[in-house]
Amino acid sequence: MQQSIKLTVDAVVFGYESGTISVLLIKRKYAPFKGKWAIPGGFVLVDESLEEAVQRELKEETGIEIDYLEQLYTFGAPKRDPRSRIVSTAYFGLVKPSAFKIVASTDAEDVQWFDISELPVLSFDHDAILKLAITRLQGKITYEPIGFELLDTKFPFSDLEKLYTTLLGRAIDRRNFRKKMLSLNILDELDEKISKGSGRPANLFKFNKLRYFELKAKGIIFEI
Amino acid sequence: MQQSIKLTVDAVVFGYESGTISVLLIKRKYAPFKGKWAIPGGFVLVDESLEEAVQRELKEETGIEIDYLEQLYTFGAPKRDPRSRIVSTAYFGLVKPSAFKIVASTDAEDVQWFDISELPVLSFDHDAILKLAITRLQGKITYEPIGFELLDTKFPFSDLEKLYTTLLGRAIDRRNFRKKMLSLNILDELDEKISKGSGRPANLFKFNKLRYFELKAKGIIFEI
DNA sequence: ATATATTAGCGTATAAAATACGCATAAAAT
DNA sequence: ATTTTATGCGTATTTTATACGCTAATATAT
Repeated sequence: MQQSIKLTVDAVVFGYESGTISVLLIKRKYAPFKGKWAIPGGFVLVDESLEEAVQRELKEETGIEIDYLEQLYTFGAPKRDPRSRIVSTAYFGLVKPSAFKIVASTDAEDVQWFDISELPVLSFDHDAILKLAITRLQGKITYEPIGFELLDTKFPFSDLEKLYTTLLGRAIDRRNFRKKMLSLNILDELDEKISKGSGRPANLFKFNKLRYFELKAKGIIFEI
Repeated sequence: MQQSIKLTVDAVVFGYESGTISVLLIKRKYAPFKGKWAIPGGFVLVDESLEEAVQRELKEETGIEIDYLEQLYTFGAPKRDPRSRIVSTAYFGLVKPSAFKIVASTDAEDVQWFDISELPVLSFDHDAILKLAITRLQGKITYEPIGFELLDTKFPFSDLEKLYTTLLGRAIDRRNFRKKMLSLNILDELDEKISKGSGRPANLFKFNKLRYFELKAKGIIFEI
């Protein structure tokens, strides 16, 4: 029996900068959904892993290199692609502002960052995929330290706080947030200050991933 | 381009009875891994959804009907199947003791329940799949009310408590557990009592799934 | 028949964590 | 110089989690 199902991977890539969360979309060149926006992705090659396929397709279609990648869900409804039976394993990725900027300037192909509150109509079942990805991201930042993947390596506390208020969609007490975050012992305070505009200059911090994994191994869990 | 990847679904089905968590395994009749134990599963048909495929394969191979089914993860390492490139979307399911007993007695095919602490060597990458499923189950019962899917519809509180101690692998204070669980307002106390062995007869409870979804919609979250 | 063991069910004291919020500090803006 | 703005630290209060004592209802042993 020769099974006639094809397998693709899709990647929902999020970026964050000064209060807006964006997602990377491509404009399709060919039918179906020609000229419509879609999540980047493509067919898996026979000798590559799913993660390799995602990385390759992202590179090919958007030129981006991903910092953080995790599997989201596999979408397999029989009619999700009008051409034939195509099952797609969706991933979600997070990139730092540096990668963000590089891609935004690359319009060799039709690639663009979209504020997640101003999304265009998407191809296939990509709105469902994107919606799930947003929900996952919002949920996950409260129990896994993945927010740092969206910030520069060195960041002032206010950036971290604003990222959380944006993602959670609600105000958080600045002082309590700082206290809780610092009590987790996964941030290194640097001897550098940053001054943007008025106000007291802020100290820069760095996420200590190694320390986080050590603590995690001991059973200490991240929770905000 | 004709892609030569095939797609299967596999199902890790858990059952629970009096202090032991079991998983449903089948003994393979054909190579590769002939005579070895494996998670039930099989190829997805071109016109069925992944969930339908899981249900069909479970029915065919084990005769079981599933109460609760959710997608676990998609395993796609190139060499995971020695025959060819086969990607598998794994599901995990939970069944009540009634279904449990029916299958245990059915040895028309080579199907058997295994205590998860006494597992045989498994085929393919099935130990990785099973391990992930166990982790997911253990994690999920603390923030989603899925434990009830493993119990009879009507159950005494002690059953629920024992399920949790077993799954979490640690003692929990009986009185605090009861208080917290009851405060969630998702259990209906019935006018029925059950007496097993010595001790005061216990009241029976029933999980009110409708109420749970109402509360969830209001933003109230299950947490133990 | 009575005592004892066993499981169920309720309540209360204490500890820990989350939340609210005051105020000093260091820079830019006026 | 004074005001505005954002940073950084601390403390009081409320809420939640944890520890644990005691009574109730049944089976079983004496």
